[in-house]
Amino acid sequence: MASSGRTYRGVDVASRRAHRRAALLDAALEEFTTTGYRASRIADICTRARVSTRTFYEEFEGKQDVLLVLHDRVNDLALSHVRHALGTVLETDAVTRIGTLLDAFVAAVTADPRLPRLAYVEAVGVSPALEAQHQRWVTRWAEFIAAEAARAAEHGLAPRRDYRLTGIALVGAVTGLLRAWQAGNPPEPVAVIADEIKSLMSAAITRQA
Amino acid sequence: MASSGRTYRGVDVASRRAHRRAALLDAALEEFTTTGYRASRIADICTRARVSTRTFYEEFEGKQDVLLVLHDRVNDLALSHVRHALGTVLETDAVTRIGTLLDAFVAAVTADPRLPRLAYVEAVGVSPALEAQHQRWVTRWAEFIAAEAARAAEHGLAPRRDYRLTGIALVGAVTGLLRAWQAGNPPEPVAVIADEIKSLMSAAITRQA
DNA sequence: ACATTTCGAAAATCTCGATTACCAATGTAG
DNA sequence: CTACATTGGTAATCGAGATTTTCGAAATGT
Repeated sequence: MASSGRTYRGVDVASRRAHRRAALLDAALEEFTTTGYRASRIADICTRARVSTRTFYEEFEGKQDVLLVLHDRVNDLALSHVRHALGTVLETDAVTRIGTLLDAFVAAVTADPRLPRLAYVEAVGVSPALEAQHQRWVTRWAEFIAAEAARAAEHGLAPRRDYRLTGIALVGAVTGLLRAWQAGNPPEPVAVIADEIKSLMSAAITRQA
Repeated sequence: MASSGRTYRGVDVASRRAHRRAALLDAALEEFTTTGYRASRIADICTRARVSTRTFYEEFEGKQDVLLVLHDRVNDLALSHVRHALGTVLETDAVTRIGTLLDAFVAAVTADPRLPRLAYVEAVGVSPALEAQHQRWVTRWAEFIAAEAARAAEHGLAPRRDYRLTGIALVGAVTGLLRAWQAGNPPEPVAVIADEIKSLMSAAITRQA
């Protein structure tokens, strides 16, 4: 019955697996954002990860599966940063909160230029599954923004109305800006992007129209 | 020496060619937006166009070539509509002009739901060539918006500043909204989208920040 | 009629990369 | 030391499509 697995070099089965999986994800991120998702080959990802193709199929269903995981990761990463940042300004005015939210988001996603490239370019139009995942995230972010807007409205800083569409538009604005940013050679300073977004968002929310 | 070509059914060589090319483009638009660009096969496009694969290669280099052409078409179509619409409000105030511009754009691109699907989903991340073409169009649209903003500034309706980044952000907002729109089932009324964009854009341009 | 131009259909080629199967090296356990 | 688990490496297997060619039917011109 056996073995729940043998220990090698002091690490158990689970850790070795986790390590290989992480190596594959790292390698895939690199391949996808340099070679491009469509053109990148599984064999190359494996070579870069110093892992065999067999191992690849032990961890993932296929290329798309990896992309799905990476796409979620980028968004999860950003979300956790944003949540943490917002937690530090609980009692502040709405405008400050929105600024904090965006600074955290932009900082998280631009820390590695490969992230926006993956999420806003490579992961688009790949498959219905990915489009669905994209939509879920857009909705989530839009609701996040709408919630902050509602909070601003509570304080009389913005009109009371449904901010969901505005949220989607703003997510699109951020996406467009970051897509352009990652394509830039050399990239613009991130602060410029962040300022534009912050200013745009607060104008969008406080407008009376 | 020969013939510059024989006339069939009353149409000359050039017309027949043009017809086949048009049929191929139509078929490709349909395939790309239903099956998805990556998954659609050249053979299927040809079948739908009632043309042989041989003819396909007489007209195009390959699948990507067709996508490049279609992507340009969507943008050209929108541009011509916008230009025409703006021509009818030459002497009007900036706010009206911006509203006109956006109504024309949105109307042109949503007239056929396949257009936003093609331009904002299927044509993303396909190849460096397409990304380059996308960037050119974003820049062009952003400059268009910036020009209108400058005009508004002339009339004292907006602050004098560089509106290019704002333009890119707004193009992103429009893109995001239309991408969500075409994914909707059933789609939202277009007017809602158009209103949101118009309002957002005028807030973005007239803000004092 | 008969030769010729066109072009769809279909078959032959070709190219690749995904998926699988197998082999051998490395490190363990006992 | 011996049997075994674990994996990277390699190469065989496969299938899907993209391109290219060939074949022949339809439409014209002479």
